Order: sequence, then C-alpha cells, then structure tokens
Amino acid sequence: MTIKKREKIKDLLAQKEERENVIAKGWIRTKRDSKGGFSFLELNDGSTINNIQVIVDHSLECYGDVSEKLTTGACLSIEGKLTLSPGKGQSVEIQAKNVTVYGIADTEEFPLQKKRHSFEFLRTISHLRPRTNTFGSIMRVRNRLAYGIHQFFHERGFVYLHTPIITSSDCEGAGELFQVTTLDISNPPIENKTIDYSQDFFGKKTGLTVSGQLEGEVYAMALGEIYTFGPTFRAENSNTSRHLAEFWMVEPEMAFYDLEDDMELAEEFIKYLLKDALEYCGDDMEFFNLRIDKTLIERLRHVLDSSFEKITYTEAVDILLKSGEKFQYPVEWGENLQSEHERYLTEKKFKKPVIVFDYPEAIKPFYMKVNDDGKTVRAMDVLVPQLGEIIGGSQREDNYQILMDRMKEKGIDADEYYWYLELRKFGSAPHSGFGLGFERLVQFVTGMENIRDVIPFPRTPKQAGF
RNA sequence: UCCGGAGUGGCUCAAUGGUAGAGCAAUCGGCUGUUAACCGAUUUGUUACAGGUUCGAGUCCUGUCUCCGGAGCCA
Repeated sequence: MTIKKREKIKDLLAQKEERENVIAKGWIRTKRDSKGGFSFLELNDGSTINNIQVIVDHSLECYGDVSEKLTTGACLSIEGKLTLSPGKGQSVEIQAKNVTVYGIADTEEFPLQKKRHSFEFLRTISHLRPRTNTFGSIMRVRNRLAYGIHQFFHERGFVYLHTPIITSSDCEGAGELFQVTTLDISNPPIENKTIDYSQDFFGKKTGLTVSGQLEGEVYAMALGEIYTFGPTFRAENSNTSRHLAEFWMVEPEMAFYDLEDDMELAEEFIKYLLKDALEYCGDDMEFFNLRIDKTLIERLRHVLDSSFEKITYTEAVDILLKSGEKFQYPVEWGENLQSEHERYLTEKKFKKPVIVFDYPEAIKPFYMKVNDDGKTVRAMDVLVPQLGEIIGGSQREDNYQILMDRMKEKGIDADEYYWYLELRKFGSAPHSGFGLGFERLVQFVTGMENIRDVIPFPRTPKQAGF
C-alpha cells in the first residue's frame, strides 16, 4: 500500500505536467458554482499567496455529502488529478475525485467574505486575519526576514546571544518598564511606607527588558561579535502606527568596531534583507506592490542601488536651516530632530536612506562615546523614507572614568551598573552596536502603514486580546 | 499623554432636529469552464455607553469607553 502524502499548493502550482493521485489540503477562499454540473473552488494552504483551482464535479460520489459544506472558509482535503487548465488565470488545476471536509465554516457566521476588508476590522479578528491574502503574505515575508537576519549574522561569524527577558536594569531611563512581580498587588508588603521588594520573587524590583544591549556588550567583550533577536517591551503610552508595547528587536554588538564600521554594517544589513525578501518572496512582494503600495518594489530597488547618505547631526541641522522649508517645529542645534525634519531629509533632500551621526551629547543616553569636541557623541540613526528611524546605534563609551562621570551627570546609579562599568575596568576595548526594530523593517519591506498589521498579535495600550 | 476625526445591519458607508437607507456579504432563484463571475428577489438595526436639552435626538449638549490619523517618546 502506498502512503499518499499531501503536497503543498506552492509545489503543485509549479508542476508542468499532468499527474494522477495528488492530494491538496487547505481552506476555501472562494467558490464559483456552475450549473453545468460542477463547482470551482479556490483553495489556499498558506504555502503561497496563490490558490489552486479545484474542479468538483457534481456527479462525484461524495458530492451529495459535501455540497452544502463547500463554503468560503471551510477546510478540505482534495484527492484528484492535477491537470493542465483550459481556463485563463492558472496553468494547472485539480480535477477532484474525492473531497473530504475537515471543518465547515457557516456562511452566516464566518466573518471573512470574498471582498476587501479594512485592516481596522481585521484587527478585531486577529485569529482569522491570517487567512487573508494580505496577512498570509505579511507573515511569509516576516518569516523570511527573520531567517535572513540569522543568515546575515551567521555568514559573518556573529554569535546569536540570548539576553534575559526579565531584568533589574533599565537601559534607557525610568518609567517605561513593565513590572514583573509575584507580590500580591492588592496587599503588598510595606516597609517605611514603600513596597518592600526584598520579599518579591527576585528580592528586588524587576521588569521586562527594554533592550538587551547592555548584556550584549558583556558578551561582545568576550566573543567579539554577537547579536540578539528577541522580544522587547516598552510600557510607553505610545499610540502611533510605528510603536508597539511588545516588539522584536535585533541588536548586534561588536568589539573593535568604531562608529564608521557600525554604520557600514547597518547599511549592508538593510540591503541584505531587502534583497533577500525581493528574491525569495516574489509573489508576496508583487501582491504588496499591486494592492498596498504601487511604488514599493521600485522604492526598495532604489534603496538597494544607492549608497546611504551619511551626514553629521550638525550638517543635518545646517541643511534643514537652509532648506527654506516651513517646519512646524523650529530647527535648532541641540534639539532632537522632529519627524518632519527626518522626513525632509529622506524624502525630499536625498530621496534615500540617510544616516545621521554625531548627535549632541545632551540628548543621547549615557553609554554613547563622547567625541573629542566634548559636545557630541558617537551616535547614529538610520532614517528611511516614509517610516523614519529604523535603526539607532552608537559606539559605546569605553573609558571607565568618562562613563562614570556621564552616569553621574545623568543621575544614574553607578552601583547598579557596576558590572557594566567593569567591562571598562578590565580589558576595555572600542566597541559598537545598533538596534533594529524588526516590525519597522517588516513595515518598510511590505509597505504596510500600521505596525499593528505586521506582527501576529499586536500589543498596544488597551489592547492585549488574543 | 496632547491635537484632530470617527463609532449606524455581518462588512463599507448614507441619512437639514421630524417614518433609519444604499452597496457588498448572506439566503433563494436564473445563467455560465468560472476567475473579486454575472442577473433578479429576500432577510438583517438597543444608531458605542450613561445622562441631558426638546413635542420629537443617529443628528444638539455633558461625561465615559473604544478605534483611526497626526505629534511626543522611541525601535
């Protein structure tokens, strides 16, 4: 007895010749009935955006049992013959010999219709939206990008490092951590009118990580080049199309890299991933280009073909001041660049990604290396058209005394970070790194406007359903 | 968090303070190797929630909630 195996629709569609006894399994996207005595089913199994057309003859033995159940959303197993299609729109199709219904989808209740839905509505049915063309494509591209990230770093000898999810250190500043506790929050232990965290699970106040960078530095200072790729949490009340409370971040950290090396790696990295997506997700990318953003592929190719513009913060301020543009927020050296300023640089001035570096010391975190001028730090942001900041990175301060002084200046408790400081005390070395918001990358590559639509289950303020 | 907009059949949206409607979907029928099929008919409502003004509120006012867009924070 031969064991008949299900073939993926992606593989079946690539066939050039007719073949008996194929098995396909998947969900019905649409059905068109012909009173000529057969139905056309569009079957999708997620292996590709493309459906395979299945012809179900109403004279089939099984038809009486299944006819009522062949509706949009139902899940089926089809056995039949793969044939060349006489109709337009597909080269092959399956002439069904037997149809098994795994699961019905009552048309009165099933919310996905064979028409366009708003992304807003689809967010309310996060458990069913992966069965749409758009979300299938997004998650396939997301998956390919994740794979590409590992591939990129492994080709370069980076070590994939797992940094902790629960931490007691706060890398960027207070007020943005999700607290982790096993204390009874309705009746916490009190000592001197404050909560006594010595009785908490870890014996101190802990939270979910906002970045694996500091821990990443620890291992870069031993293994040379490492990267992290994992979930990150920010309890900021951000309500924008570019922020999530839980998102995935990629953070490479490299010993012996200065800021120039860092920028070079960032550019190479972005280009590698764009090329990868275009090469391996052709059908999905074409779909985005057709339905989401007609200039997408052209724009990505342009990014691939051009070198990123590298300008200092001071140069950027100069350009903005001389631009003649009327900005809502004034441009002034020492202030953060506003979204509108970044957009001018990437979309109007250079029309490609721009790396701005050497930012004023006062507006950047304590761990960034201070330049000789004493006023700027070795920080860099990669800005891309439409989206803005996709990467933020820096060369790290490697001088023990300077780092100590900066922590003091910024009001950071050096005792808490003694281990971080000791990296500079024992065998310090120049090193650099950056962070890439994975969902922002997926947005950039797919053209999707809202970050809530490029992660399977988005977490945002007031939203943790599913 | 701030500014602006929105919340009405399953979905997308209409409705000058005066009888809540259309398209799509669904259902039924017709037609067809069909392709977001097509044609005809039918069904579907606590107008987000709580108050208030008014003879009368989907519409005006107050509060609350949620969503969307923009800003800040950032990745």
